[in-house]
Amino acid sequence: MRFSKMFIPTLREAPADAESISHILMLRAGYVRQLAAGLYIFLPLGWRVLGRINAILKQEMEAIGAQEISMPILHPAEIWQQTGRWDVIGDEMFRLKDRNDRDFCLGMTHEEIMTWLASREIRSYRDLPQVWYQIQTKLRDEARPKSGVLRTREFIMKDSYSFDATDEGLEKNYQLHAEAYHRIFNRCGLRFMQVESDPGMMGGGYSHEFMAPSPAGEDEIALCDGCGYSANVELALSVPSAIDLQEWDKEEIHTPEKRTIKEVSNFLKLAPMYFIKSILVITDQGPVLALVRGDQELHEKKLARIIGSHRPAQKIEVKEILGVEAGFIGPMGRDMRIVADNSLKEGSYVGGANKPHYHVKGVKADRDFRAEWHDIHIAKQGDLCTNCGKPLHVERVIEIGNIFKLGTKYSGALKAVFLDENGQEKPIIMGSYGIGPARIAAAAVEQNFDKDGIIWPKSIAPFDIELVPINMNDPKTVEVAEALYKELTSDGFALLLDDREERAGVKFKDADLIGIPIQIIIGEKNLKEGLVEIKDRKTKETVRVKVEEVAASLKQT
RNA sequence: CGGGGCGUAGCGCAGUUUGGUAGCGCGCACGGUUCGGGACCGUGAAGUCGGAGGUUCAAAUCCUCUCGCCCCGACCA
Repeated sequence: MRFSKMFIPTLREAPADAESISHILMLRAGYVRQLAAGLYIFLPLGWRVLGRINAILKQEMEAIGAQEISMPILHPAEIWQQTGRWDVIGDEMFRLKDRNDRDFCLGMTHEEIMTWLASREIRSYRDLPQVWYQIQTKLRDEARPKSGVLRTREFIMKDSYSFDATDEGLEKNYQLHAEAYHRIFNRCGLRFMQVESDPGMMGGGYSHEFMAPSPAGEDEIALCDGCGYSANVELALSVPSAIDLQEWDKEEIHTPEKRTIKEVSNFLKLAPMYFIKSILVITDQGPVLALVRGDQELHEKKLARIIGSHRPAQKIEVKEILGVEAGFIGPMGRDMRIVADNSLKEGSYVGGANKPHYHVKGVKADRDFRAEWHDIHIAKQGDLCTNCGKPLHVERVIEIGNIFKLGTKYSGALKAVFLDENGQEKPIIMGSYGIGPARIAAAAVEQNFDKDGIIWPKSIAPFDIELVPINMNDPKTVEVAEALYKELTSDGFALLLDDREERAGVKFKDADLIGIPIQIIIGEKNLKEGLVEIKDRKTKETVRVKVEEVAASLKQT
């Protein structure tokens, strides 16, 4: 392609409403434009990148036997009502009516529709397994679109769905997908890891996420260097750092106006880890008291898995229910449901005395209160691995893919059943597997850039090579540029030829910004010796090569 | 949905406090000089000051309402 004929609107300055690296660079380098919050236009360069990513996705999906199909984006409500998600999901689903007042929604994902298809067409175990996938637009009315192309309201997703007769079949397809995902992300040049995750709204039992480390990410994962344990902090288990267990005699202490752990800790000159943090939450079945160690944070999702959905109690409610104001509440002598973090089992602690301006030192589990014991704290840097006891570290990541074992959640609801060898009717066992191509692109930029611009991994760059003839008025320069363009194109490289009548500085700046991995610079002085420069975008290293040897030297790398 | 910030030319911004009828840089068009890291000189085009209403002789500026965008949080494959 010729630069002069291609629409590549580069920007010298970053638009004010871009914050994250990938957002700024993709805007500045002319890859995308924003239409509205969370809605992006992919310009020619951006679309080429997505095209290359999608080509890799297709190859690897086909390689594990997945078959590409295409599903509608507009879905009738009934199918979503049958699985219950029409009601469960809420504001995140775009809903609309047709001219006959029938309810529809825009697809946020395609479990329902894929399962509907299976329910109509699959009859026998002989029809199984099937793996269907598509690269299709999804729509979600995100509460807060952000970070450019990383979190949008409309986005393309590669989503595949496996249909099996047996759990072993599902396990196999799950593993095949995990392996394919490793190949895909490796080929896309990303640093990533696979972690255990929370299935969330997908339901079902078991899932993993693929995470690309980046400060721009929205998720955090806990990693163990010792045994390789890795999980989203949403469910990561951990052993809080050990403390010298205390066995204090029980003693009431006057703590005037000292309400928070921090205040009491400073007042008593005692580290926060020797305190019990008592948090009152409200569930449909009534109030529950949650206890964590003073240096920990309560993990609401972990708690929700034990007691169901809940919300924090308001200050007034604390007073009404517990009879004492927040800040001095404790578990002692409470006749209510108490869920406590495992770390409080041993030793004695300081907790609220259940009377204003007093705390109690020497509160001891089982003697002074009874609780259900669980891991309900947020795993944090420095906590220890529950497997091997080595320290965990916490890293910020971009979610680039996920795999779910759905089981029969959708097939059951939509009556997607088959007859097994014995003529018995059974629900199909399903899995679903997603990858966001735009997130791969954004993660690649977040992981590979410098002050001058993007540095694309070779596999997903919009072009393999950019030719930079410096002086378009020099006939020899143009001649060599055209010849190289022809030769390298026929060698199978994708070339961008910067044939604009621009000054050298402008071309260099744009080339670095756009981030094509190899630049070939064609200048008059070098040409006199029959040489051109091959420059590596990442290292900025330049080698001078004879014009005739350019093709050969590129094939080596 | 809660908190904060911002809407003035294609982009980045000043002007708003103290009302007087809109400006700078980049970009764009034309002419000239330049030509290996975003050149220089000259000329020029381009703005319902996000929108609506109000106050006033007069509103980008003051008041009310409204829309949009960004950030933090809540939420979330």
